[in-house]
Amino acid sequence: MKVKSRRNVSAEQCNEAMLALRDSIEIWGGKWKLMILLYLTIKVKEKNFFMEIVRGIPGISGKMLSKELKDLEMNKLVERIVHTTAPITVEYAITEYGKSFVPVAEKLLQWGMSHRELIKAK
Amino acid sequence: MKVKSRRNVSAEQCNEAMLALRDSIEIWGGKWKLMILLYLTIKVKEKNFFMEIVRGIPGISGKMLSKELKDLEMNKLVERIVHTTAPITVEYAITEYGKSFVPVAEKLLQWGMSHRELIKAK
DNA sequence: CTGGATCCCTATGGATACTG
DNA sequence: CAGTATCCATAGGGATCCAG
Repeated sequence: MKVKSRRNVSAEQCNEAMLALRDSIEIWGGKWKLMILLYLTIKVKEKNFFMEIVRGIPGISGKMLSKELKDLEMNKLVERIVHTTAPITVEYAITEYGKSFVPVAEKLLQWGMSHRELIKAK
Repeated sequence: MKVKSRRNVSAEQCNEAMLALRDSIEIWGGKWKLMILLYLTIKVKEKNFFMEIVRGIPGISGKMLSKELKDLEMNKLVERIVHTTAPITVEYAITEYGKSFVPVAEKLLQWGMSHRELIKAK
């Protein structure tokens, strides 16, 4: 659906668009999910172990990361890979489906970048 | 900045990207701001008066709309236009700067749409 | 109509300790 | 290390009433 600024769009069209937007917000909303996606995409380290991610995302707590990863996993956006080492380590990776959101996150990131430029300038 | 899946990106690059992403999240995050943007963009009615918006966005309360609009106005994303009728009415419109986010919201919306299709299909 | 003030309940999320 | 459980403080947000 193309969102254009025009007059008297039907309320149904508007509602459909709102539902779609709400879905994205529900899935990716909150403080951390996009950051997690970004971290897993950029992949600073070779493997994304739980503690690496905690250290890699400034401010996130283990509890939060655990919860957010569980949400993302439920939506098939992130994959959980258990390594049966001793002690056990767990690696996380984006799924193919999760990757479908990367271009969107990139747009968000770009807007944020130019916004930062603007703020810095004044 | 282009986000690519590659190995050993510097931590600084990662942090810069995270800050930009965090900015977008802080400005547009939460349950309502994107819905408000969408509503003001699609413009179901001729003029976007306060009460029209409350009625147009399912579930939002007056208190919330008031607060969110104030935030958006502070960031120069939305403009407040007072009509000195009796009783007073207030119209809201997206600014040019606010419009710069529309393509991003559109991406989000599109992802949400295809996600809905997927859910419906199974 | 616009939108602030108040009351109140719940979800969010931090710190810490604990288990496998 | 990975994750869960507990405790606790605070923010989010609904309902309602009121004033300009």
